[in-house]
Amino acid sequence: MVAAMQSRTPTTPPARTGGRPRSATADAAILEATRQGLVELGWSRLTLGAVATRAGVAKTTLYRRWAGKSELVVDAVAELFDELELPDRGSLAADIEGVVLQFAALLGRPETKTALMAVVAESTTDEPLRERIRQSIVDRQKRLVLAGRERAQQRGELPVEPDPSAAARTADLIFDVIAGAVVHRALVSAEPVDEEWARRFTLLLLGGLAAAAAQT
Amino acid sequence: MVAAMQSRTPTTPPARTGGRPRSATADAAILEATRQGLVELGWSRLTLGAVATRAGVAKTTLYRRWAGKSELVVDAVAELFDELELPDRGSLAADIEGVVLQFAALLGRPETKTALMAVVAESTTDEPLRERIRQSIVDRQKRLVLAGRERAQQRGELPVEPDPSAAARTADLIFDVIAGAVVHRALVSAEPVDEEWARRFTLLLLGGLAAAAAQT
DNA sequence: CAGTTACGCTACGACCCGTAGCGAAAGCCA
DNA sequence: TGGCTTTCGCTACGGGTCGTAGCGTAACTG
Repeated sequence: MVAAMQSRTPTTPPARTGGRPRSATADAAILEATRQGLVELGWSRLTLGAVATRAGVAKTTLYRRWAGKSELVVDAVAELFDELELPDRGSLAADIEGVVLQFAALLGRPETKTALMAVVAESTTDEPLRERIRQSIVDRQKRLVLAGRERAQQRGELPVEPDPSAAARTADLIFDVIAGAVVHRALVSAEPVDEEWARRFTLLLLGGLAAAAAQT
Repeated sequence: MVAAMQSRTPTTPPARTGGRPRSATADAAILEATRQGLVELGWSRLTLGAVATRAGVAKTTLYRRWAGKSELVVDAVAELFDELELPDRGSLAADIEGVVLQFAALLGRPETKTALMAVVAESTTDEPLRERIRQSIVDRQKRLVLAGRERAQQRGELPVEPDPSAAARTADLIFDVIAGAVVHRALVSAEPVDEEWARRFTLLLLGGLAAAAAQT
């Protein structure tokens, strides 16, 4: 069930046999240029031509690797989500605060701010894109939540649900609550996700988990 | 502190004295055409030219009233949020489920699905737009949460916080949790916000509120 | 009636899109 | 070394959208 950490391959896997290989340097330059462009121009004013110029690459090279702006931007910001980690802080409460602050740190960057909502908006009318987002971004976040949950169960802070279907639904619920609250606070309400907010949110969620556990 | 329900005025208030008045019929036709366009084309492929044609209006008329696509779309979907109501269902739990399902019903529509995330994305680099969204859409949702909270306090289900500053922070927190979770479930996870999910979410939140109240 | 504002229409330069076609570069294999 | 294959940079292009200007007409006020 663990998604293989597949190397990000823009479009079709290069090829089978010989020929000039794709420049990995160009790949990195393009993704970096995309992030810079997002910072300086924002999603809507970002153009593929500008990315190509800034990356020192021909525009055609971009179109050979990515289907469009959405796909490129997803890959560009997905790299930032690779750094997500969740050190064991000893308690469920501390781990939740850790997750919240990790998400908040990423959503605080201007690149991700403007890009995430935009590609999600596009994905509502583009199913393959939605799947790409899920694999590249959402699942990377979800891992943190699942890790924290498992740790809490090992500590005895959370009950182990025997029914795998119910357990999955619970995990999904918790994930949507955490990620949703942070995103909404940061991007819609546009107010800071600082330590005080994280503490208050954690208190709220923790109480809910305890109550839900007691009811079971 | 209650925002006056100002009539939606696209750009600058028409004028002071005589002259040909703006056609209210055209206004309605444009907003309706915008929603139809969102359904059929989605945000990115929606063009102001297409909206004008569909509304039976000259393109220039659009630009005389709205600064751009974002502003127009905000007004178009904001009308849908006018129908938001929260009937008293007798208990806090039932009211929370009501709020959740109301939000979910709106987010289920294809117009709002593709539009909301897009305009929020734009608003990250456009402060006036963010304010417009807040007034036209977010505050309309927030009213429901505040109403439910007040009802619960009158019923004695929730404590009345004396410090108005702390009370406001709590209300903000609850709002971000509810709206965020629903949005994330509906648009990012792209799974249905049905009654079962609403029930489970309510259980979680209710437990958290009870625990937070006990701690105070 | 004159004055004022909104409207429909046309036309326009500017920009971006996505693709085609070319010659050159960079690998692999005999 | 020479052939084969694939990618690269470059140029050029038709098609579409943008946002605005200019004009004559419509609607409403005093």
